[in-house]
Amino acid sequence: MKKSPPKLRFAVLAADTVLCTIRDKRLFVRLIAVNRPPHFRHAWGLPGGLIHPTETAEEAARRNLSVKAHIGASTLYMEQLYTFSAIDRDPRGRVVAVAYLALIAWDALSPQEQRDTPETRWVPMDAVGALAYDHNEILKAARKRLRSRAASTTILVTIMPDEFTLTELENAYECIMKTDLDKRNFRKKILKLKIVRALPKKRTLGRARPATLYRFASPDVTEIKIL
Amino acid sequence: MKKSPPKLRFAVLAADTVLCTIRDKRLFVRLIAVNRPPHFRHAWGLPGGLIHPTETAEEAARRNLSVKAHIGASTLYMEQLYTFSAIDRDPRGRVVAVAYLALIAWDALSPQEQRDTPETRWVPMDAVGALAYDHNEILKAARKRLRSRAASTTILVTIMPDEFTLTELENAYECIMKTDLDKRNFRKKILKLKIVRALPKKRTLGRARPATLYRFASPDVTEIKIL
DNA sequence: CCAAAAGTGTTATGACTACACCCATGA
DNA sequence: TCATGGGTGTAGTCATAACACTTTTGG
Repeated sequence: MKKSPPKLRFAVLAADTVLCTIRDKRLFVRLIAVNRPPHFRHAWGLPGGLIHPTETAEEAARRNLSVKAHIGASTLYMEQLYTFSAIDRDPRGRVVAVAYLALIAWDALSPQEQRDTPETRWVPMDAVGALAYDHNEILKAARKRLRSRAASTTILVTIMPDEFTLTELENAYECIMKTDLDKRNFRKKILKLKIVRALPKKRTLGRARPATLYRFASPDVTEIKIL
Repeated sequence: MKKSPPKLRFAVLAADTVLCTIRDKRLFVRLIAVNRPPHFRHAWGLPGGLIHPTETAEEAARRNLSVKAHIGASTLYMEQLYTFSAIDRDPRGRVVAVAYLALIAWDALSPQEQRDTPETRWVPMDAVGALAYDHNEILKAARKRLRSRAASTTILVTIMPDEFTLTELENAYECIMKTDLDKRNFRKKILKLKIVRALPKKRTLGRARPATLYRFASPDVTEIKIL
């Protein structure tokens, strides 16, 4: 994951990213293969890498996401999560990591970005096993942050497709919050808050009644109590 | 503030702390003198300094608070705030700062810690002028975090004295949230939440009716919707 | 007896929860 | 015509906000 850090008098800085998307009513994270004997063989971990002196932590996170995880999408939402500085978090040396939470809509990804390769995979959140370094801890912090943001901001703009049905939106909340929501109450609340606008179209899916499509009223993430 | 960073291939890591307390119905921050010509002369800034390879970011924050701001209290509450990595945030070189929010009760401080010196001062939050580096930005993030924590956790345990009156608690919320609260509604809510316990004592202050003293039910900071 | 701060209750409004059936469509 | 998912309303409960006067003490 990180290039072998030179033996310096100070800690080396890295940026690691938890990139999530939603597909088929499930949350997925992007993982990359980590193969760094003797500590990690055939392991998986979060995409990340060293921060160059000429870039900010977020720029480094984006660059490494592109280089290591092959995700170059520029519409990626990123927010800083936490800085992990435990002394032994990287067995190869003193590496402090600034962790980011990143979100993107599945269909804002290119076919290449959607694809799994031997080096990169989209893994369902609750199927993630033991990761390299302290990445399980980072992942846990990311899930918590995502839940709290979903409850109190319009952060789902960044992970929903451009147009969606209210059922899809409800499913997104449900898989992020890990709760069941009442369909009627959910719709009432979302519509009352006026965070989405109905479009003059419907989408038919299989042999069922067509669903009204909606779009977020604003593309910005704003603070508003939702759940 | 930070020792002159050697010219390294990578950024140097520092920890800066926004230490707050409440005194006389007002929020105060601890500042230290910054005198580093040619960039900063007779300026003030947040206490902070480099992170040693053998310590975590939080340990470095505590150590620098003790060394630079003469605050050695071990009961200090600390929570990581944000990592500031703008390339030019320190005019002397590439320094990335992990910022912390720290809280302590005014009367948990020793007389030395309460005192101002030519090098260190307690400054009322809204009387803070232009600080060195990007420290105004850090301060702003700290105020915002403090407000949000006060509204949704029992974080005031860490800044209230051991025993206090409900009026004092209300004043603490008011100066943190920058709002006026209704006395009756505030008391009802706080008592219903059972986050404080009345003590079998009262405190008389001047020629007025004595006030019941309270203590937090738990010394831990827990999540609970308060305001 | 006066000044100062402590303490206390009610009402109206809005939010939240729980809950079950009909609708529109394609197969 | 049936299977599938879309869509809707009400009633009970609880939290919130607005609001003013009495109590206890020391000076």
